Amino acid sequence: MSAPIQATLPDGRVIELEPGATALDVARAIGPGLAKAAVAAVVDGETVELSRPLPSASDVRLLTDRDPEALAVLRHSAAHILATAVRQEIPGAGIGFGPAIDDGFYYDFEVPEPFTPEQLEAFEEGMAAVAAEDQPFERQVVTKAEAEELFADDSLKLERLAEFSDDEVISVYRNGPFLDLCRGPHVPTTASLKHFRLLNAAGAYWRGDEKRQMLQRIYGTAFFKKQDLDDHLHRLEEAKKRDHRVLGKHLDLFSIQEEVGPGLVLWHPHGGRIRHLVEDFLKKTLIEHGYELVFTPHVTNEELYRISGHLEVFQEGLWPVMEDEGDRFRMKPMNCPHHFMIYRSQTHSYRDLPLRYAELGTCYRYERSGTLHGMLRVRSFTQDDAHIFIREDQIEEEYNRLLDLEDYLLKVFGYEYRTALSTRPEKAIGDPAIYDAATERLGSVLRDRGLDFEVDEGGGAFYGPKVDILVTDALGREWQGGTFQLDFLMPERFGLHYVGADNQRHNVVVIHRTLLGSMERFIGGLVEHYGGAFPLWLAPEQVRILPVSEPSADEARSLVADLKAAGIRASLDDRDTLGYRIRAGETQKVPYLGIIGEREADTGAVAVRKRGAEEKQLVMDRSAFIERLQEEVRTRSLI
RNA sequence: GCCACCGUAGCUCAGUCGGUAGAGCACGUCAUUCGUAAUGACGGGGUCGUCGGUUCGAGUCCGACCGGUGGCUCCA
Repeated sequence: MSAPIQATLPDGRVIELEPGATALDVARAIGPGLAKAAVAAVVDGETVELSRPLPSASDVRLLTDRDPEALAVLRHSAAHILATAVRQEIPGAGIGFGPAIDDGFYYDFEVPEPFTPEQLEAFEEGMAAVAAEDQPFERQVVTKAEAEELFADDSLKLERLAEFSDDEVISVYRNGPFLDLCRGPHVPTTASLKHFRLLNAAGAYWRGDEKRQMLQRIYGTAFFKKQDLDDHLHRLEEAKKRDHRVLGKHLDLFSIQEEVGPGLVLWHPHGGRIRHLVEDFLKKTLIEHGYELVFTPHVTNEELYRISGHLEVFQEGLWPVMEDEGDRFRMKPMNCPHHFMIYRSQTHSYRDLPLRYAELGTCYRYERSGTLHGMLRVRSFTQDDAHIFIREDQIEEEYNRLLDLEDYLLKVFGYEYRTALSTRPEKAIGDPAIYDAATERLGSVLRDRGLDFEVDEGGGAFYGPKVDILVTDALGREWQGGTFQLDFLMPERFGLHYVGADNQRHNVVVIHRTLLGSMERFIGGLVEHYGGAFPLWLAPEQVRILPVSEPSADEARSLVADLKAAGIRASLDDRDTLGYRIRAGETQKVPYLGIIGEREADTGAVAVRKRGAEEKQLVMDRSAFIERLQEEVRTRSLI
């Protein structure tokens, strides 16, 4: 008999067990409650199922339904259970991959006919039946040859198997009738799956390659607790209500019409008002931060994009050529070459740098039709763009300025955010060593600021590394915010120099940066972030005054005039009944409704209803009301 | 671009078995002058996405195209 094995718990306790003991035995040794609650374990940093025998000495942490890692295990098992159910309905269904993802799981199937909603319901019932059977998940390690035999009828699995080397550990998992090539781990039995929902089906290329066959993917989600599933489904409902396309129509902010063209946005007066307010605020802020505002044309000789390299790399994304007497023109896909040409129009001293050229530049990209999405993905958009020309020794300071500015802007709009650093992609051009050194310098800036950033390997632009800002909205969803891209390459291609203290020409370094992204995407995002209830400073209509009846109409009109004179966007609603108008004001999310009846008319007061406020109504002096509004606008209050 | 689904009044949607188009909201007119989330009556409004086919007859069945939605792919 060999020596006992030792398991070290997170609190440092060491538990001794018989050889061959499993993580489940560790749980049992701690207590029957834990043995029941445990769904998986982390052994020496690797997540494994409870039934896996432990090595002779290891660190063991047991996972219960409270651990996020356990949720991923459950969802992965849910994918297998889905495949089990699908195979019962459609025995010949080919199986692709079925991983856990952020909010749930999916499984890809190769079937002759796409799935119908009725089939999804049948699969859901099938999954419940599989769960009820309490089938254990059994892991088995096999050789490549054995695996090839087991999956002889599964061409997709065979293709995946072919990529394994002969000495790699290949594991398969079985539950009831279903066998899958799988790294694991899984929950102990199918009975762990209690609260789940299949959400939708969609096509997905095999291995994400558009040249390969299209599989049918089923998305679903699963939770340990019913409450969590309900909350998740409720969040999905909430997101639907906040959809900027729905609210954009309801609040009459913008439209996209077939007659105009796909991905081309018409800004209606109220949407346009919001955009003007954002742009005015942004431009004022940029000027305060040392930017120069420039303008450049929407159409340009494509030669500029040949020099920049975009013509080659993003050919597919450009609108077609307009010919003019042998010259070829394009709608501009980005603003950088223009800003470069402005820089190049004169000689610059090292003392002039940094130079910051900013433009709300309208660009045109021929996005593939299937990718268009409301205002968030369009074919014509206005970029909050700037190109900052610096010396190489100014990189750190300028990145710190950018991070400060972005922090300020995002707080004004009420966004949380996190930071990411993107490194060299395969399609990068230029010297890899320079690219990597620059990446390291950006990493240092982030570390020195104490930012907890993540690294997006290979996510950089073809000309340089970048720092990305990922904003989190009111529903906890992430959006692309700012991006600050470092570029040594294009300045060289465009011959951008400065004259140094040594009276020699030096290559300038460029930062391509956007703080808010495009106006379309940013404001579309704002609509969802605020759920259409814009803070006062951004609200297209800030105050609506409602006279109770005819005798108080004159008083109401004079208040509207006073509000307008004070710079407040106010209007009068003297249509139908008071109840009708209050309802209209609320559903149109007007921040303040001011009601004037004979009581208020006599005393120079106004009865104020603030959107969403606890106290339904506050009677106040009209001048106090105006001052309060002005203060709220001045501070850009988010409440 | 690819797979699936969808397209009926300004908006949200109903429309059975193929028989000639409907509701609510919005809008207009009239009445009502109202005190905190929908006053009532009446009225106007449609080439049923477009084109073609099947049929005595197409919103309905078939095909192509356009657009949208969910994904995949892409994202300077």
